[in-house]
Amino acid sequence: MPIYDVKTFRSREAVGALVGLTRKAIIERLESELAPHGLSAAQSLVVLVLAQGMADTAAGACKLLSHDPGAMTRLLDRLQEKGLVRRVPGPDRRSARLELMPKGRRVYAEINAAQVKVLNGMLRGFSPAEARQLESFLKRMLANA
Amino acid sequence: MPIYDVKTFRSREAVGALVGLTRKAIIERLESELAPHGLSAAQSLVVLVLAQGMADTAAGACKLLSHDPGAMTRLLDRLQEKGLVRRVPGPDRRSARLELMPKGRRVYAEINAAQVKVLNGMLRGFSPAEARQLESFLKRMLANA
DNA sequence: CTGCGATTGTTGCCTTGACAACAATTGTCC
DNA sequence: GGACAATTGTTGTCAAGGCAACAATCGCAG
Repeated sequence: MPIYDVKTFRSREAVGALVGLTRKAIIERLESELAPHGLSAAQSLVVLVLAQGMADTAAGACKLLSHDPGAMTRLLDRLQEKGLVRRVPGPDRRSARLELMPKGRRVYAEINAAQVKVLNGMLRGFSPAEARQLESFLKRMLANA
Repeated sequence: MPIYDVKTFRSREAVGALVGLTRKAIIERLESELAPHGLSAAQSLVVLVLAQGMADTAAGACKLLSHDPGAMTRLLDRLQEKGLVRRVPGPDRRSARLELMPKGRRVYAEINAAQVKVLNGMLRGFSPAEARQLESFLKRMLANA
């Protein structure tokens, strides 16, 4: 059962444009929260992924965030310069294990707080059930991809 | 009533990351559909906005798509080179009225079809009511921004 | 009408993600 | 074990958006 029809389709009302605008609004607010640390949204996501143990290599982070490997190399370079992350030789000699430095763990706490603050702000007026339903919708769209 | 809590927050499950991934998936599929025309997703959105009469100046399109004015100038240059759009002197001498060329109108039909196809594909399994609810959720988030 | 702030578009500069080519390493199939 | 494909990370190059500075024009307060 198709949702949209060519004849009645109005782009600005559709999920495509709305998702794009929503993402931009989230990033804008998140980066403004993180400005004191000079972190981009993408950088903060990587720190987050490492801190929560969801990945410990560049490739792992790339898959999780569907981020470009080339961009990831340079992103990690910057995180390393900032003293948040370091590359440690791991079992696989092609890659390096990514390890959070103490400063990285401290910053992680603030990234976490910033994300929670921004998302709660944009979900103002949502009931917990609605928020979970929104998450579920988005996951279903991703599963269709 | 806050949705997320600092202690239990898991980034990858949250709306922020999901919105980002969903957007990337939509763009990927849309650009692959539009590849024959060599159009980017951003370019196609501008053509769409012009064709549906939602804007007829660069500033209008910028506001609607929350796009950077500098980037918009160059984007329009490219659309003009492709023969899809032209700048016509308008009443306001600062700006130019944007007009779709015949080729632009033809391409618009295909952009429209591509968007409908991609979105319907990613909304597979959604009931019309669910899709409208998803739209509504996203609009509410944007209204909070 | 005049002056001044706001709007509009353009340009230059910077950052960053996408893509392709590549080298090193790993895993697999025979 | 050895050939070969797949994985991993890096680099260079390109395209595109964000930001700041600017000029032209507009609109409004006085």
